[in-house]
Amino acid sequence: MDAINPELLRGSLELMVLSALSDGKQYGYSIQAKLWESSSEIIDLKAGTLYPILHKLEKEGLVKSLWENETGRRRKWYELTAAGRKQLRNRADEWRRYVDCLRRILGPLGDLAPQPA
Amino acid sequence: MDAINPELLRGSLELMVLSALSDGKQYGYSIQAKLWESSSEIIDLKAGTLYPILHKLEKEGLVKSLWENETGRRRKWYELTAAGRKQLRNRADEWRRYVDCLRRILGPLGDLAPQPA
DNA sequence: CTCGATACATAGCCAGGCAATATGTCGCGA
DNA sequence: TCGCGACATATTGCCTGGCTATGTATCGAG
Repeated sequence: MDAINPELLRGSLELMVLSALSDGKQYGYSIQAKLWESSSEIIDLKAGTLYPILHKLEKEGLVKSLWENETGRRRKWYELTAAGRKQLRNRADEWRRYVDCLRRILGPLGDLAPQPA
Repeated sequence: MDAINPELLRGSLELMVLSALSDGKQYGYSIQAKLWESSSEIIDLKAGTLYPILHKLEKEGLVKSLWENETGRRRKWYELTAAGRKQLRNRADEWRRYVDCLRRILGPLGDLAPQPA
């Protein structure tokens, strides 16, 4: 599957990360893997993109984190807060409005099936 | 209708402009108006955003322009080139792939109707 | 005659995403 | 046992696109 222009992804990455946390806690690396799989190998979120997003979301109180130090391999688990769950719903709404908006603008082009060749 | 986070719009503005030119030539100001109307008053493309986009598209050979100097009021008409039409199709395809991709990631959240309050 | 809409253009700022780099653990195969 | 690749997190600095602000000029209405 072809990659999507990164410029297009911009602005929706936070939504993806929030969404990846919607059914339970995850740590950074597992979020990358989850998005990679759930997007059918399209979204390859780089570490240099993911971790700053996670830190930002935590600073905004949308996620909370907990270090797992038991084993030598340290993991930082992230979990949605109540505010985070609300944000997720709001941003998903916004996303749908955005899609509707583009569909209206594109007209027939918005409905066409991708053309081979 | 609420505005959409500009960060989310990023990357799709060129597609919108190309789309606005899909059924005939337009000049800058009329493109703004067309997008404003076809988006149900959501997309308010600023001049400082639109003109640079138009210049970029022209430099890339996706649109060609023609000055109308007849009257004192000068207008610069823009028209899609063959390459531009092709790009429009490609980018509309890419947009659809993007939407599908997020639908998969969001799961049920991608289908829900926007909730009041 | 002034104000707001029409019409185009550009300089400069801001923020997000990415590449590169850094650090360290762990398990496997040579 | 040594090294390599996967696992795991973090930060710096660059690039780019969109927005704000500003500038110029025409035109019709009041």
